[in-house]
Amino acid sequence: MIIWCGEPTDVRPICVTIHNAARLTLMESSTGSERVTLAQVAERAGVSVMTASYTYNRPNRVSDQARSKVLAAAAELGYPGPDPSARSLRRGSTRTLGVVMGEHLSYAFEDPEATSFLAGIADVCADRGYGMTILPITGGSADVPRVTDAAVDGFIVWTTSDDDPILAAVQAMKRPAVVHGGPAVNGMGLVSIDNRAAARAVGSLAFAGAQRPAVVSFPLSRDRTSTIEGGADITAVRFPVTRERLEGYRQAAEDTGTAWHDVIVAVCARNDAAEAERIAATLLAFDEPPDAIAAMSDQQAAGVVRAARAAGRVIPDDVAVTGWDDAAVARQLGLTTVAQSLRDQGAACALAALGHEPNSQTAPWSIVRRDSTRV
Amino acid sequence: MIIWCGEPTDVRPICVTIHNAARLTLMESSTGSERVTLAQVAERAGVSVMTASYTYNRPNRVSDQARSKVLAAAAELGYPGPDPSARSLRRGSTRTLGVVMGEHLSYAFEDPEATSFLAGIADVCADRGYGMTILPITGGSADVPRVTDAAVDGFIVWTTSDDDPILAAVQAMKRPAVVHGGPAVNGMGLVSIDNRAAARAVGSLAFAGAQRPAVVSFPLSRDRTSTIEGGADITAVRFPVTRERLEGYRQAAEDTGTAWHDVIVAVCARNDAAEAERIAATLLAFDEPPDAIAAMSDQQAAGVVRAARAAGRVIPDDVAVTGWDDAAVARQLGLTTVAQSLRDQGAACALAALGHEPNSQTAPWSIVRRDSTRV
DNA sequence: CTGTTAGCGCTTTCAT
DNA sequence: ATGAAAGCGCTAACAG
Repeated sequence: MIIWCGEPTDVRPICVTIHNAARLTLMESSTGSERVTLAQVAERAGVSVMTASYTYNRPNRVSDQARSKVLAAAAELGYPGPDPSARSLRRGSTRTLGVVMGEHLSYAFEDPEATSFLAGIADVCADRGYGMTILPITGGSADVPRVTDAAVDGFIVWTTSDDDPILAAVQAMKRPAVVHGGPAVNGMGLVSIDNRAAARAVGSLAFAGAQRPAVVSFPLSRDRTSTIEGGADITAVRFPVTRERLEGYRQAAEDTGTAWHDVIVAVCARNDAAEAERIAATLLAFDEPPDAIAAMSDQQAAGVVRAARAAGRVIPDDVAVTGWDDAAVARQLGLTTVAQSLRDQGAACALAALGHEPNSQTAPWSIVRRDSTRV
Repeated sequence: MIIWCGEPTDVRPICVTIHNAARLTLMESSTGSERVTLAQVAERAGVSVMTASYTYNRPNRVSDQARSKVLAAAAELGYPGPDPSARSLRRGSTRTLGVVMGEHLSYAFEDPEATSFLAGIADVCADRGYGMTILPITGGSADVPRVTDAAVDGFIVWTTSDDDPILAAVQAMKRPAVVHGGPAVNGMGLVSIDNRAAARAVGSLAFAGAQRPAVVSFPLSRDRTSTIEGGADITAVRFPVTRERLEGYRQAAEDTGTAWHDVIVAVCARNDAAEAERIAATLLAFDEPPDAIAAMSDQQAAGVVRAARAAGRVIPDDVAVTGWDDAAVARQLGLTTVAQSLRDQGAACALAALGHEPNSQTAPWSIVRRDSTRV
């Protein structure tokens, strides 16, 4: 019964044996009886439909006797309780919030900051007895109908590009809606930190004493092209959060005496340590390699740190590195970074989406200064 | 504008400055007009309600002329499209799957394996045009109504205890339902690996050549008591996945000549590296410390590794360590572990919950043998 | 405390 | 290609 194969060599998987083939078992079909209605329960209990309804919705408005008759009838009939769809229609409310999580499907669940954000929404939903519906977005044309068909009382949209068609679809639903990060959309709330100010602040630490500052950036547009260039046309950037951060880095660079077009901007297609490591390795192999790299996430910064170590550089002396978010990895690596609570921002979005008046909120941020910068 | 404070000392945060107080801005109230209905659109377009309905549902059954009249009227009136709740009621389907994510609220979003599982569900939902509703569970009495009120076509339940009241609530909904991991519930599907066999297999590696094997375990019951004891009353364990794994470890211990009551079982309240590290440190400080520790997750195993290093032990010579899940951290640390695809299992659950006949499936697993075990 | 009436907004018949 | 009728299952509003 001992199962293994191959020989140990290094820390990578040496061999994986599929031990158990997937196996399918059909079970008995679910109780195929027709859907039981409240009217049937009422009839069986010998009361009116309203008495049955009150039994579920306002139990104290009903006599003990009537209530137990209704409950008994419901049990006999196997009544699953009032149908949620019918209830939603009648009440005009679904007690559910919709969350649109960005243009790539698995993004919501792969990015630790995105999951913190979701946890913040879940906190509020659990507290208020709401469900939360994740609207999986793929970037395809089926995304809009998915938003349109969602039976929710309000929407929360994870940061996206100015030109994302999902925004118009959400807006057209005429329900309370909040965007996290950006863009600002007429009639929707906006919950965000001041990305420009935060980028300027952390960039000032990253670029202090540096001759050749660089930025490792999120994508500039929805096509997610990966590029390396001196400067970047900031006004053409379609993701407002990225645009604001680049603007902040630009100011920080100019504050420390470097013109923006001399700042190397390395654009990654995804927020991913591995890609950041590759692109940072490329930068560090230049004849005149950067001596300061400001990344847009701690994940990216972790990749940069690995690339720097692999290239034999000392942090921060040879190259300063900064991250963003103050994730666990930032603490582990001693990264100077921007701290913000995505969880709190998720909660703020949920509260705003629950209210009838969409509201906007500027969230707090701070700089956490550690050992990865010269100052 | 440069924001920081304090002085760098080590890799932990030295100071966090709240730069920006949270600020609230109320925006203009959303277009307060009454909800526009399909009937109003039809009237304005000068057609019947059905023509308007067909325009949205079967566009080819409607003449171009009628369709454009309807669309024009809808635009003028600001009609958001057919109301999802009304549609669900009439159609008898919500095109949404409900996911019950365990008794602790943030669990779903903090555990990387849980998020993989969710990503697998999201894959299927996106593909089939379904939404997914997360039902946040707190462990309180409000959980059952939340399940009861969920407007979903089917349920997926993340592994829980035999006595979790949520199971009866889901069962009572009489919709297709699948449990991941366990327990097996009459009328619901079950998607799981053979935890007992996998535990026996990985336990055989962990305990090979060991004199004093130990297990770092998930909680045994919903009260999540943290304990350390020789052996454990396996039959009393309320979480079937944990029970099966303990049973497998018991077999592995007996296979290598150790009686179960001589196996130290350290029960953690949560699946958490920090708690595992603390409890492992306690174990390793014993007069006769364990020389093999099998954990129930890679997270826990990572904590064990840290504790072992802190205690100056060499892995695997002084103490062998195994994990579970083959997460990224297992590769980093060179952990022998059980590999399974939570993502695939999530997808399997979603497919089962979409079908009318609940089905069960035994998922594949394998052992990944690395350097943390003696064999 | 209980019941009657009305209708939430939509789409499935079935006719024309 | 279009329309009339019927009703999905429930609950707000109002009697009694």
